[in-house]
Amino acid sequence: MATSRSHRPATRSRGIPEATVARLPLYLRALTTLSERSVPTVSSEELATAAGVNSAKLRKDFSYLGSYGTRGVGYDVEYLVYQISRELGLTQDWPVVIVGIGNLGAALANYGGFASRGFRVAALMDADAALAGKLVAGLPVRHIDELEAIVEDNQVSIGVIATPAGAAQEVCDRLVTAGVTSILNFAPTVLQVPEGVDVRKVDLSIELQILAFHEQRKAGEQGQGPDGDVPAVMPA
Amino acid sequence: MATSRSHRPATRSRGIPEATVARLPLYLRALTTLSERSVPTVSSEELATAAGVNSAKLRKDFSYLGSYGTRGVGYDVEYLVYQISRELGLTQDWPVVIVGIGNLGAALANYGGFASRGFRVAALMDADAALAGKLVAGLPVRHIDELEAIVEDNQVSIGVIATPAGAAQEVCDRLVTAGVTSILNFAPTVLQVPEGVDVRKVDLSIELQILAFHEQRKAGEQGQGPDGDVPAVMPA
DNA sequence: TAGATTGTTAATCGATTAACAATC
DNA sequence: TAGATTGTTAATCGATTAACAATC
Repeated sequence: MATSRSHRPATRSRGIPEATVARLPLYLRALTTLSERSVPTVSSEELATAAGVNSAKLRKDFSYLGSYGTRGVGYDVEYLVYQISRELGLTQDWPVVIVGIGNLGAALANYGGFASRGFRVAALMDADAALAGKLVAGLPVRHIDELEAIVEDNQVSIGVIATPAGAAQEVCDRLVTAGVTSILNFAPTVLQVPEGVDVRKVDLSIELQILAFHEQRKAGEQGQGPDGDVPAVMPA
Repeated sequence: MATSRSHRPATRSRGIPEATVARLPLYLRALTTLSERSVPTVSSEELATAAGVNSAKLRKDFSYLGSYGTRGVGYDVEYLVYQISRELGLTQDWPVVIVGIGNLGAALANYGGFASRGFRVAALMDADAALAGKLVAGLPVRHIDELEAIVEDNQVSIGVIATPAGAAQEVCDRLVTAGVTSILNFAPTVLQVPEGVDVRKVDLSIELQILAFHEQRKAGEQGQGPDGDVPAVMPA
């Protein structure tokens, strides 16, 4: 949701809208499931249902990639998997580092979805020296002192921050200085980054708060009703 | 991002746009930080910077809530904290259950952001009987068999699913049947839910794929350049 | 009063959707 | 050929932004 993409007129690298880019992984997942079931072709209607969108939107999205379907028939599953993967850049190898190996960092390290999609965990790092050498998801945790060397040696361009909020900005700065240009941030902080660096944020608390907002509305509908609108008084 | 809100014309429960609702937690976090520093008032410009948005957007967002600022002065921090909390429904208690206590579930249970905002973890549940009784974040893990009883006894309306993809839909069905009407889903699956149930999805793999897309563009800009456009041939 | 800053307007932009001509 | 389904158009809708009048 919060992506800083200041290096470009945004939303149309090569003409593909951000909203479309954000849905390509959904299509890809649905297609991968079909592929595993050896389904040869799929219609926009079927695929849209599987991905949880409507078919008009899906066809519009695909139209930005090219004309990969066949009228009257649908889309070739394997061909589309390849085209979307290529478009997303998943046909190449992306070494990532995960910084902060608490429960969350460990969960990320163990997450199967990483490896299966061209993302390779190059290293796990933590500031806690006591953790160094410990195996997590089969990889030894390394001390944060090694950050710069690891990023450079492995040509890491994507960093995942799973540290406490207080450490996030410093880790971010070090990653960026070492050459990382994309950051996935799980710490509940707004990160400041220079131009050309992308930050995406995953915030558990924010998602819950949005749910609470809607939940509150549901309760209001059924029973007690909203308790008045804007108060007329101002703060003291 | 993927929310099904079929019980309403969406995007304007009481007139507040979805995009605005999604930003209220950001403002709230920035305001909480200011509050802790005992800052009495803040301008839209300062607060916007802290939240990572521009000030025009912030003022527009706040205008949906009411006129809580003072021209020439700014916003009273405490007052605004209260108003946004109230709007989001955080002035009440929200019991939540977390289902699936692997690394991710444990990370969620330990996440401080929950408790601090009216969210109370009513129970941790897992299908693995061997885990039952084990303490995680000070709470005993309970067996999934108890799901219905726990949801009913605690009046839980928000459920968090941190199970493997294969188990997610069944857990979701059971939660919904037991009375849960909002679900935060960490499993990489599209959940089917009846009308009136909200689902929000957090997907680690999707966020990484979006980063990879932009990362690929950056590489293309500097060096090798995009390798031709839409191919002229169709699948075999 | 003069300076500062909000709240709102209006223009612009991007995303969604229905409908259907093109075409397999 | 007849039926099915894509790819695209055009209308609509929602979100963003700059600018500024209102007003503290």
